[in-house]
Amino acid sequence: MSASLTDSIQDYLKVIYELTEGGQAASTTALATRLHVAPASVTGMMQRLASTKPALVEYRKHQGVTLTAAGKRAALEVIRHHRLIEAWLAQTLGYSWDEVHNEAEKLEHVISEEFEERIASAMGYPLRDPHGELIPSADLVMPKDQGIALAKLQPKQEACIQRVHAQDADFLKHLEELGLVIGARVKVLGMSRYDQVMRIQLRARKEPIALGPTITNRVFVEILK
Amino acid sequence: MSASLTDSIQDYLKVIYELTEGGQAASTTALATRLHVAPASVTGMMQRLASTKPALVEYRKHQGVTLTAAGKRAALEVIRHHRLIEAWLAQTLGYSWDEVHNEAEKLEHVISEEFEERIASAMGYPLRDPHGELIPSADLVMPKDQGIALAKLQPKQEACIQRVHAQDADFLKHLEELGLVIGARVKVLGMSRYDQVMRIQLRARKEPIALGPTITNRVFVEILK
DNA sequence: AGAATAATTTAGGTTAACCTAAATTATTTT
DNA sequence: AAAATAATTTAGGTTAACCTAAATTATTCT
Repeated sequence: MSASLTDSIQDYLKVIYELTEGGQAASTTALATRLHVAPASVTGMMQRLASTKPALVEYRKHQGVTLTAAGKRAALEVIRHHRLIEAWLAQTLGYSWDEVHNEAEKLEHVISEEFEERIASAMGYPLRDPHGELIPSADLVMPKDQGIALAKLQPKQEACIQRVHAQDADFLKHLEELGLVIGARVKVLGMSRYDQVMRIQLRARKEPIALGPTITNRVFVEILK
Repeated sequence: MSASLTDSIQDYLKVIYELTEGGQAASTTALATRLHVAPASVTGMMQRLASTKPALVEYRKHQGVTLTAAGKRAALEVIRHHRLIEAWLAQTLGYSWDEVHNEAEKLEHVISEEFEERIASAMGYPLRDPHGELIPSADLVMPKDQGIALAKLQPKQEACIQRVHAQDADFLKHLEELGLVIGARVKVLGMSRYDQVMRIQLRARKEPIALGPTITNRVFVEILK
């Protein structure tokens, strides 16, 4: 089947997947930023990935890239590895949610399908990683997430934190200090329409807290009742 | 400290360590064979490793290489990773001794010191991997092995299999079928001096078996009483 | 619309880790 | 000791994945 993609290519595909989740193509600059690489390097790689036996991306100059079916499959394979590893590090070695990302980032490229299956099975085929992100199935289908951004909630609504879309360790540690962890119960007290600052009350806390959009757009919840 | 060595360099150092355990320098050809690389590539790499800030090897044209103190430390770090991972795969994911090597070969280069410490601690700081090979300590000292090659035993001596110096999956599977597993009890019945074929009796088996030097030189035992 | 600014691509270069083929140096055999 | 063989090294080349600087193409602003 596939002639095994390099680590670098896997990283590009993963990032393209993330940037195109909203439907739009991924721009050269956005990719360069996310991959810590010069824009020129991205252009070169895109040209390469667009002209492989089964093309991995669809690329149009100045228009950005999208994944082909083959590219998407490869991306989901890497994402499945990444998230299973994160779950496994947390469950069996006691890693905290802010430590798992960096370790998984390296392991994701080297584990075998055998290893993937063994850890999945050992954990009872988990659906989400420690950040609440969904894990693509073994046949590479990404489940649909019903979660909604905390920022979208209306005053008085109550919800349960289901997922946090972030990987920066400091940011995650900060959320944890605030009590914004997976499963936490929140109630919206109010939202300022101008600066997007939301006031919420956490079940586990006495005092309410105020959150800016950087946080409320990355925390996803399930609305209760 | 060290500017992080490439996977390739780590592989070279590990193989040099193994080839120089007997005291002699490692030859270009021996390295090339073990690393599945052309001899010319080895020469190039040796010249490079001999002329880094702290040199990793001592190299003399046509005379082979040995490790410097820094090179030995780096090699032991990789070997520690490898063996801890093998033990971890066997203990927590049910890998058999013939499956662990290939997986560990890839993982050894990417795990963090944090990961190393966590699995070591989770297993209670094991001394040996699933093949009975000793695991270098956290401060990179290789314990002395008291084991003796099965081939060296005299008739009537009894012993316990302690270590198998091999990594080929088929070979290991074969040993397992014969009953030559870690902990097995053997008694030497006789040895033909000309073809080096040894006849032994395994505790767990009815019939005695005959073993050639390819096997008896790779199986190490502890002599009983 | 033309100018200014931003994004993207092209061109040319680097490094690591390989390779093959030819040249050299050792070792072994007769 | 010369010749044959084996081991090793040198020379020159390739590929992946980067880089910087310059050129080009889009987009935005007045």
